[in-house]
Amino acid sequence: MSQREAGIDLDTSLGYLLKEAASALRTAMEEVLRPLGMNVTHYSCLELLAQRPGLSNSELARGAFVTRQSMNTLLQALERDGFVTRPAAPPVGKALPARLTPRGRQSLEAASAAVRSVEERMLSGLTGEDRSEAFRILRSMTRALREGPVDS
Amino acid sequence: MSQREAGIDLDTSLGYLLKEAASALRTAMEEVLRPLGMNVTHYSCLELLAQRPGLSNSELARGAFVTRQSMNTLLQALERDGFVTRPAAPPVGKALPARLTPRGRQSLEAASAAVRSVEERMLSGLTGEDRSEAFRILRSMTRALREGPVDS
DNA sequence: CACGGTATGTCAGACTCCTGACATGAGTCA
DNA sequence: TGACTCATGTCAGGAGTCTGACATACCGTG
Repeated sequence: MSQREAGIDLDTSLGYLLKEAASALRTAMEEVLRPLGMNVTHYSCLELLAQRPGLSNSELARGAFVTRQSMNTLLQALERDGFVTRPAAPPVGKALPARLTPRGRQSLEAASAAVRSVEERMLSGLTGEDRSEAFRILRSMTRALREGPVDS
Repeated sequence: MSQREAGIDLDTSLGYLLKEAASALRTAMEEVLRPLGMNVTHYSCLELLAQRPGLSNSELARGAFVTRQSMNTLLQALERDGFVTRPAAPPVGKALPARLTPRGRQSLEAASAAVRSVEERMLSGLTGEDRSEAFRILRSMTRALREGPVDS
């Protein structure tokens, strides 16, 4: 019965399609990151730090869509392995600004190229206008979901 | 420094936006499903069974984007709690067709309404044309990601 | 018929991530 | 100054999911 799994009515649900696309993207990313010894959260953390040096643990967690606890565990491993550095004492408050080491930057380079190729493949069937539309629509969806969590 | 977390260059990446939207959707869904004692996988399983009675464990796993081991664990709990039923022996092959019990159908009803309201909120800022575009674009993305996992 | 390839259900172990909780530091306001 | 609120880092425990493995059942080709 596995020959014809199509036809599920859920295929008309944009929520389901969104989840499906995100799942496919995650799978494709993990596929190219695995040979480099990384997973998606791992890569996301490094990419965030490359573009915004000095982000704190909590900020990285929000950017990678995980909890600060998970990001903290990851950061400790990344620090132990020499990919990122954090000062021993917080310069202000409690936030410890993290930065990439040269090794971290080098490790990111290959991963970033791999991920870019995946993203390019994802967009290969879309025109420039399609991409602009996708940008606008996805941002609208995210904003609408976040702004009205309260039941009215 | 938490006041201004915006401006990350990743905001121009459709891959990141896709992940962001999916994360927001998942969070919103979990938020409305938690009071009902469900999580997203739980709901997905029931919704799939409502629309396609008799799906096997493996088919449900693919539909909910988890492994068949995870779905098997969930199905055993759902069966134990009387939400779904499976025949003691497979009618053909090894696949055990699962079906909702009346209790499962009733439990799904409230959850389905809650999830529909979340999806409606997500789409509230989009026109009918936007939704058609989103449908086409998301399907294109998913297909492109799945068709070419091999490096060329 | 025998065989290999594919798909399924299930068990066991390990891992990731989350929820809950606590203490600390900064800002706000009386 | 002191109390309150918020954000952060971190620890402990648990729920959920995955990887790996095994046995079984169908289907194709030889």
